[in-house]
Amino acid sequence: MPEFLELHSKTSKLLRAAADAAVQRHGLRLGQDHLLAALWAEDGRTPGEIAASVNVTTPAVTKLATRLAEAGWLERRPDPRDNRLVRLWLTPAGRALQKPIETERQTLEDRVTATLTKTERAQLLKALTKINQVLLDGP
Amino acid sequence: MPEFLELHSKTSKLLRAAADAAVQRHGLRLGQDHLLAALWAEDGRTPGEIAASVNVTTPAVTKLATRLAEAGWLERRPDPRDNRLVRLWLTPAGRALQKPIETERQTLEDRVTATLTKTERAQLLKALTKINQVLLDGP
DNA sequence: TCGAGAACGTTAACCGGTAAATGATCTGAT
DNA sequence: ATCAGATCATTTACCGGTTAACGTTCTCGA
Repeated sequence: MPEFLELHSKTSKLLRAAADAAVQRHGLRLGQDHLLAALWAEDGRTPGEIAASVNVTTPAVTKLATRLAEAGWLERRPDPRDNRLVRLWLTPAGRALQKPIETERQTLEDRVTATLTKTERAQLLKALTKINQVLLDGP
Repeated sequence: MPEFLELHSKTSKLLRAAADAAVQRHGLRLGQDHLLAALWAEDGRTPGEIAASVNVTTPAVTKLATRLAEAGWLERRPDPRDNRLVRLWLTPAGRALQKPIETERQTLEDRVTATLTKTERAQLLKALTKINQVLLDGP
């Protein structure tokens, strides 16, 4: 397997495991924090809007929403004007998770980039941005 | 979300989608190619051995193996000495996939790193390696 | 020799993700 | 005013991954 792809996927896996562990300390599972983050940024959006903002399909959001609702972190409420729409609202408990989770993620970010110099870190971000761009531009 | 984690996970997603598309052109699904790659490197190993070499759990391998066997790319054969063991062997069809899939992956690697200079590419690999190491060393 | 414990692969239940099918509601042209 | 088509969220069925439970087979000490 090519060098970069191999290394990147290995890193992904480790990063995913680390993020999962961090988030589980607060009763969340990986992926759920992304949905919550979208709601911390802006409450009361529809599953479709949130899916688009998180780059995930709508069914993924509705399933996560169901679990987060069961856990008491958000609630579904119908849109008053358009009955097709559902709007997701944080509960106080869901809102209270913001700081701990953000701290957790920042700690992880700091830990994994700790052995990089400022320059290395900047170069890494630049390179990943370039790669991202190539992929977004399509084949 | 912190800068690097955000960027890395976005890249992962795009890379995953691109790799999936590439591999699907040959009738495979993402993940199956890793198992096959392990077999191209060395045939006749057990699910447990392969799982360890690919950094995946054993059940993941047995499920993949079932699907790949149904598709005719590998077969399960019992170990002649130890009846607890199963050994996975490539069929000619499975072996024939090696070159096309490897070409596909190399093409993707070349494409995504095309906009990087040699130096940038080397720095990227170095940085990712460092991050990998931090994660392997554990919390 | 034989039986308890270790070492296997598999199965089951779950999770996050996807695509495709479903069903309800809105919209706009006629 | 109506109805065909668009637009939603949800359900279903699948996939790769995980952990935990299960059943079979070896191994090795008493």
